[in-house]
Amino acid sequence: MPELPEVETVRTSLLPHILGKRIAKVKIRREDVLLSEPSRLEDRIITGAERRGKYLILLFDDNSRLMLHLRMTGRLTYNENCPEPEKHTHVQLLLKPAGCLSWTDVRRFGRLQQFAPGEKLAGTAFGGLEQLGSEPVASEITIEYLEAVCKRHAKASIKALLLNQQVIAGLGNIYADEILFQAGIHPARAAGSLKHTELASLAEAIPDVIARAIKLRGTTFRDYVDGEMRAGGFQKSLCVYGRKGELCTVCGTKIDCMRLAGRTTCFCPGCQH
DNA sequence: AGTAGGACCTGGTGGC
DNA sequence: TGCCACCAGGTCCTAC
Repeated sequence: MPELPEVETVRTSLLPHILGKRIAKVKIRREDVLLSEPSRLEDRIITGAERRGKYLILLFDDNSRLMLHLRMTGRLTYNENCPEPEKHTHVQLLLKPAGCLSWTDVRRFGRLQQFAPGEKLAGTAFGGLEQLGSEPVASEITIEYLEAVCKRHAKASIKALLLNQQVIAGLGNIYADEILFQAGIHPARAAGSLKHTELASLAEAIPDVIARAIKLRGTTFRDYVDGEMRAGGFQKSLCVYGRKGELCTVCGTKIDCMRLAGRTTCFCPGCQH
């Protein structure tokens, strides 16, 4: 499941392969994943790749932008030669002088959309983009910021708050669980009930978990690979996610799971209160 | 306004 | 062996 560390890894792994290259041809196999006119991409030169939350943004020479969201099973991968499309490859961008970007997505939740220079980054798949919350870095996730958002969403569970992209951009189910474990906070706690010391733990855990995950090039639990088809490494560092019934590495208690905010939520009953 | 839950989508898995 | 129900989850939409 691509969350911020995975999207960031895709970005950095693709950049050296695609920077300065021209899109020679756009091959569409499923039209519903590309929300803008394919012909507008042709002849554009890729001048950069940025990330905001879980969104990947390719920049072009005419100042237009291609927004991509991998959702659950989306992949953007680079090949030196243009490979035969896989079963779920929906879009391919043939590059000049060489190479090919392939968009592959089994569940077809992911979307791509090109925005004209200066055009608002809004639309059916990207409506929430301009309302995204803070990036999970230490400079933005302060105790004061968390205090304010927990007050505004006092009744929501802290797990639901972490998954809210308008509060913190880029966290998903895996990292929300890992962050709450590291902070020692039970996922079902109401956000408004957190004490100052707990908010301090959270403010420390959020940037720390994300930074460690980026360093290990993300988490490959099922499908995820980066732009060069490489798996991530953070799955070896997971403490609670996907470890139901296993023993906590800190206290030895059995890891438990519950349904929260519509998501499977794993936690250690011994460490998280 | 804030919160919760369903819809979207397909492949893998487990039960019978 | 085959069939089917169920689960995975990011985001949008709707209802309360």
